[in-house]
Amino acid sequence: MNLKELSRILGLSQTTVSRALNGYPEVNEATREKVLAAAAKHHYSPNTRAKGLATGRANAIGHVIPTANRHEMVNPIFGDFIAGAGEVYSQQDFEMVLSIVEDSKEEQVYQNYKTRGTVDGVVLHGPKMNDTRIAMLQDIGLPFVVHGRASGITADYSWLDVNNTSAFHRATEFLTDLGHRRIGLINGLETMDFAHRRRRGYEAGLAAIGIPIDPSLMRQDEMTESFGYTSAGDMLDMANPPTAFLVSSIISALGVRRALQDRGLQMGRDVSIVTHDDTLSYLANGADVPIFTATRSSVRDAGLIVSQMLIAQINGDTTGHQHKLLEAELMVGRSTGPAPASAKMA
Amino acid sequence: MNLKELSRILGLSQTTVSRALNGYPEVNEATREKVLAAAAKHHYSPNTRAKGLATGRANAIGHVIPTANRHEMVNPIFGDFIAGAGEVYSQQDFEMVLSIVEDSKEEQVYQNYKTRGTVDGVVLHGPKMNDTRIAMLQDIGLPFVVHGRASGITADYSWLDVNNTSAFHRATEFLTDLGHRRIGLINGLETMDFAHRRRRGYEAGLAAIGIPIDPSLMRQDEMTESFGYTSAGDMLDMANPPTAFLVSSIISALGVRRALQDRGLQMGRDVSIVTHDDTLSYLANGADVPIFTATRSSVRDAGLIVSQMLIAQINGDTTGHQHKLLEAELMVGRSTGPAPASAKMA
DNA sequence: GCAGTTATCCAAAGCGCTTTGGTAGAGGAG
DNA sequence: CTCCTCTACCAAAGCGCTTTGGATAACTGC
Repeated sequence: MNLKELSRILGLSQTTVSRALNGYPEVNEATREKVLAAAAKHHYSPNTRAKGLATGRANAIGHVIPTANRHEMVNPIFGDFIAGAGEVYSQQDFEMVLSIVEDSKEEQVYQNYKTRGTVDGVVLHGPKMNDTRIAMLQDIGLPFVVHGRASGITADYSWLDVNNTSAFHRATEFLTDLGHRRIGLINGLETMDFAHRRRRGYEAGLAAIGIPIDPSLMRQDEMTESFGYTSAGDMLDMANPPTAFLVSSIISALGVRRALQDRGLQMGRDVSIVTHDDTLSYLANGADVPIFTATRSSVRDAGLIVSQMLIAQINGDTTGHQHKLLEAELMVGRSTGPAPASAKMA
Repeated sequence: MNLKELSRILGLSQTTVSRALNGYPEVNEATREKVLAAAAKHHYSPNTRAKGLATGRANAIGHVIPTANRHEMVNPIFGDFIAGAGEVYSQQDFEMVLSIVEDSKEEQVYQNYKTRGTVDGVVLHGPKMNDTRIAMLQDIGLPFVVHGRASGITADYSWLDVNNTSAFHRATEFLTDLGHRRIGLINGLETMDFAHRRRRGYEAGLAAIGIPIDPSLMRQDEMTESFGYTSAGDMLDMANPPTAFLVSSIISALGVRRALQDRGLQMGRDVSIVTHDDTLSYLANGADVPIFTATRSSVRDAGLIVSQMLIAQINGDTTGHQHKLLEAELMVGRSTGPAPASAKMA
């Protein structure tokens, strides 16, 4: 069933039928109803490609997921992000197109998006420091919103970010208030902007009470469970081990917990853990009382908001660039407690 | 830059340029090279929608992700699945379109895919027993491949599945060989086909050595960490607790481990755990020696194969339906050991 | 009763591509 | 030299939609 057939059945021109379906005023209400009824009856829905060709719009939004080049990993927060975005898209009748692509080919994908008209805009994921993709997208002329920010980029652009610096500053402060003086940082790759900011927050928190920064207490890598396990293990086996860990992902925090367990250490008593919690649906941080003390921010909500920002931009409902900074909540759970006396004396 | 401009620049007709680019034989090799060079130089890439309109193909494949109606969860295995599929798509120049949608609207999405011509085919995720979507897709006439199978459906269709029954049968046998007699099953929702099959495997394993089935040792739900935690905890607090658990997901297994830890029980000594491991990239089951003894099967590989099957089907490279059954490997890790003597006597 | 609105509708062009149905010219066969 | 066959190209139709630029008829006010 296409427009032609439908209009023949109705005995109307394609023009009128098209206008009736798209809510234009120059069509009689009675005929509009007839048209809508017929469309529903025959399961008519306009061909996306033809509509796109005629209007010059794709009604689609692209997400380019760079596979971490070393291993083919898809960031687990991504699932929840697109769950949020997907809800908005289905309401607004946008399609979500996903390109999983190795870093080196990312530019090509954006270029193709533009010249082939595949999408009307893109969400930029995982911004790095001085991220070159931002200038590239501006160059190409493809509307975009960044999930995160890119330190070092002076140009203005739309973004939504969590206040990572203040969150980790606050978390560090929380631990030092409990008497912890040696705090391990288990961070994401610090080429990633969010990880860089978290480290700055951590360092600022230490500096605030005059604790020198000890590079041997800082690790960064892809935030897997096993990264949390091995890096926490390494630090715990040092001569002067940390009494607390600040972890960038609940997944790595699970690994840290395992490292404690292996050594017969009790979480929250012998060693404290504070983690960032993206509120992943399958890894809820406990029910009422959080398992981990955490800086919490919903990545699902981020997906929701980012997609709305982007659609507004595409529709021209907005002027200039939009910025949104979300604050992470500090949730006190059962993974933190006062620094052990033995450690304090040391 | 479009075909018209490009052909004007080259002083050729659109026909010839189009043919040159698409590798048709009726064009001189010398001119073909000129065309290719010019296309590269001007970053020409054909408009997807126009091409689609002309050819009647979308060069796109749809993935409908039903959000578990109760909570807005996106199955965490999904990320790795699409990582595999995405690799194939980018090689074959297909687009991946994703629709996140609540169960009740799923039919509408497929119908729209068809009438709007959004995609050439779909991957069906998370098949349930007697899944009605299969008949629906056949009805609509949209090519599809199922990731999993649907018990109770007699019609033939293409699928790729893991041999869940034999995997869990084997895992159960492994535990009974170790002397375990009370084995808790922490399963996914048994409306899901895979969970149903796993239970059958578990039951067959018990039946094989004459152990009666005890419904109080079986739980099913969305496979979150906290589900593993609470259901394992419940069973451990019973008068006659299990000495081993068979778990359907490594995420829930993490919860089970936490439940053991809370009770001062040591995994692999006091209580054994066998889990299914989808080899999620961010939750690797240990490095060399697996943390959990597991039935292992890569969901990333599944994504790779399913997408290839579907593309072959769309391209007409295949006749009839394709089926592929993968066997899960049993990896022995550190989470299993002989049933404790005390339990044996009980 | 007549020019000027207004409310409804329509024919046809155009979006950028592929493909059908050609044509012109070079080369080969007789 | 003529006829035929290829080779290499092209003009134009068509994919299914939106939108421009009317057209027609009913209605208005004087």
